[in-house]
Amino acid sequence: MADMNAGGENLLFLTDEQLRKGIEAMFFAYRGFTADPDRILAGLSYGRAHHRALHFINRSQGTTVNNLLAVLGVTKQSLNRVLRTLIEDGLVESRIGKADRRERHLFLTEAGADLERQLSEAQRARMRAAYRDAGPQAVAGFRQVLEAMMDAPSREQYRALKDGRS
Amino acid sequence: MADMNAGGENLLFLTDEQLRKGIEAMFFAYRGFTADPDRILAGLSYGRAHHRALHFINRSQGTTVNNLLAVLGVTKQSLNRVLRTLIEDGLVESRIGKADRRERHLFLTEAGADLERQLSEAQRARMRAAYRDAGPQAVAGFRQVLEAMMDAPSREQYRALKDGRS
DNA sequence: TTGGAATGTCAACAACACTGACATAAAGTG
DNA sequence: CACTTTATGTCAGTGTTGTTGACATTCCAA
Repeated sequence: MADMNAGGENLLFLTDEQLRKGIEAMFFAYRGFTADPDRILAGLSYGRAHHRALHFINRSQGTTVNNLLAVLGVTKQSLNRVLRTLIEDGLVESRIGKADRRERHLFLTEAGADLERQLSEAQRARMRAAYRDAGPQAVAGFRQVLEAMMDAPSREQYRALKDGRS
Repeated sequence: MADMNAGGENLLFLTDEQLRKGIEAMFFAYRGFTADPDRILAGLSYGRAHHRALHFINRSQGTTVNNLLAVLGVTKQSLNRVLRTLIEDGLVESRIGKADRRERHLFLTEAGADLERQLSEAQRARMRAAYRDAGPQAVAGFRQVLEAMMDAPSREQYRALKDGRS
């Protein structure tokens, strides 16, 4: 209360109460963020893990299993279970590497790309509405705070992806 | 490409590529968001669900089970499992309602408040760093976009909480 | 040829969600 | 008072997603 203007800046946005609101906003927003794809997946005997795999394989076609493991941050056993069903169901294709034949390069089949598009579009529709409501300046701030919230390795992966296609 | 300035506004922030970056930012940031409390919980045979319960009970001391169910958005069976362990371990106290004796009002014990503080502070520390890095204007945008991303019922709950203590 | 990296697979387990069914107590309603 | 509804708790079963640990295979590289 004594120095609410230390250093000439208003630091009221750093109070515990403001931080707590931010934490709750993350909780509720993340639930909305996953709700639409979850609804689609529910009928297909797939889950969020399948969605994530499809997303990042689509984003980086031809990526290796190891790359995908690093991005998703799970164990190979956990990823393998998901990947196996996606391959069995003909949504993902696994090709042996040409340079290094130990590596498996992952690609979406047409069916895989279709499902990815469907999930992605559901999620994007909500994001688009939120972005439009909030406006470009708010979106810039949104991205800035999220980026600052990431672990350093995630931030690097995020930035690598960011510039991968633009 | 034809009308990148329809309506006099620059709508480039609504491209699919921008939305995709937002989606990935949410994914990576949420992982960071939960990482610190998860580390603390790992040693205690508690999980994220326990953290959420502690958070919202602390936030609304004396709340009923039904209220908590609505906020958390899980089934009573799922919440009950978590709540039972917290009560058994002496972190949460359940008191029979005075007006309506069917209701159970939930309170944190001292031990419960201690753990909540520890978890909360770990999460707030990261949030605080992110907020400070990004600055107040970015934070305002962050909160605006997150709020727009919520389901309508969540948004109401979020807003109700927001003003509960300030 | 040997070491290690990349991958896959098996088994067991834990956290956390779900559904469905049932029980109890208390409140509200006719 | 009888009946219904509400709030809560509990049991059993199931599914997804994560974890460890162990082991096999393939194959690059020194």
